[in-house]
Amino acid sequence: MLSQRGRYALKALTHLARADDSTPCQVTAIAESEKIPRKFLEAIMSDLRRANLVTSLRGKFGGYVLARPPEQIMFGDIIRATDGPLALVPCVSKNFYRRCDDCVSEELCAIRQVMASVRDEVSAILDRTSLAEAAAMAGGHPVSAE
Amino acid sequence: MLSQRGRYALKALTHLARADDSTPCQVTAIAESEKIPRKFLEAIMSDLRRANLVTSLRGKFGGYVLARPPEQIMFGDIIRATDGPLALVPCVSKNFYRRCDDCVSEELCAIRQVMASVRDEVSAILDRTSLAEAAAMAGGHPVSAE
DNA sequence: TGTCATCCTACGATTTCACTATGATATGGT
DNA sequence: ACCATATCATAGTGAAATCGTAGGATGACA
Repeated sequence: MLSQRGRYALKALTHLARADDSTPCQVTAIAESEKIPRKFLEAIMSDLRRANLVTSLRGKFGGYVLARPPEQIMFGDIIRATDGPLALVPCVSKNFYRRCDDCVSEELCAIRQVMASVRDEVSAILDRTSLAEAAAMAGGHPVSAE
Repeated sequence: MLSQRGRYALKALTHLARADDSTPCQVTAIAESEKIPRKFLEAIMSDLRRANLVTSLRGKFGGYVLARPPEQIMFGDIIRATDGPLALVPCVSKNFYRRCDDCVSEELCAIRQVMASVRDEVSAILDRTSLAEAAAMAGGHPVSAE
């Protein structure tokens, strides 16, 4: 399961993807609109900036903008930045590989082989689905009476 | 990521699937062979029994046996018993469904739609891969000098 | 200079994780 | 009956992660 942090990050970033990118979005606005605790979201946005998914503008009229066009920001990138590996076991992770310290032979491990195919399928979706597609999905908030 | 508990459970159960099912396997033997802390494995096996994945025999010469033929025990069953939902968000879980309390519309949620397809792919693998297949995979321990 | 945004450090409460300890209970052999 | 040896049940422990909150420093703009 994703952490709350990860879910909030996805919501905030799809919010940014839907927003007009000429002016930055402010944390307070995103927090209210997406029902995310403001201070918590502040910390999350800082993480996303450090992961180069958004850029920030400080000072009055500051806020956040996507670091790249939404077509180039994948769900996989976001989840890795907030929750770490997509893989179910570290020894099949491409980005966070770590050997299982109790595993005799990686090549022969039956569990590993199954988990590797799971990882491939998950990555096939999450690394090919961008914020642009999510933004286009008519989701977000049903704009009241419009 | 799976918990250590979940990884140990998978290892222990593939061990059982490979073993001769006429006599039960004892926790101590599994623990040594699979490099799992004995007391911890004891607790895990109790969980697996409560989840009806294994049956136990008490007393001397007791131990554990698979509750069903290995063809009928799926990776998905095991992971759900130890780690909970396969899904990345609770609102797309089939077995552990829970509404996202901050979600306006489930049907329109873009994130949910993506996560639902991930869940389907993961389940397609883990709920169709049985212990029998894992046991057949020539993994386990390379039997020394044979 | 004042306002209002991000940024940063630190803290706290709660929960989960990975085990461990202790003893009860069941079974079979002698 | 007794002992060895297995599972079973409950509880506890130390470390880490999770989900936030508090308070203030820093930067940008009018």
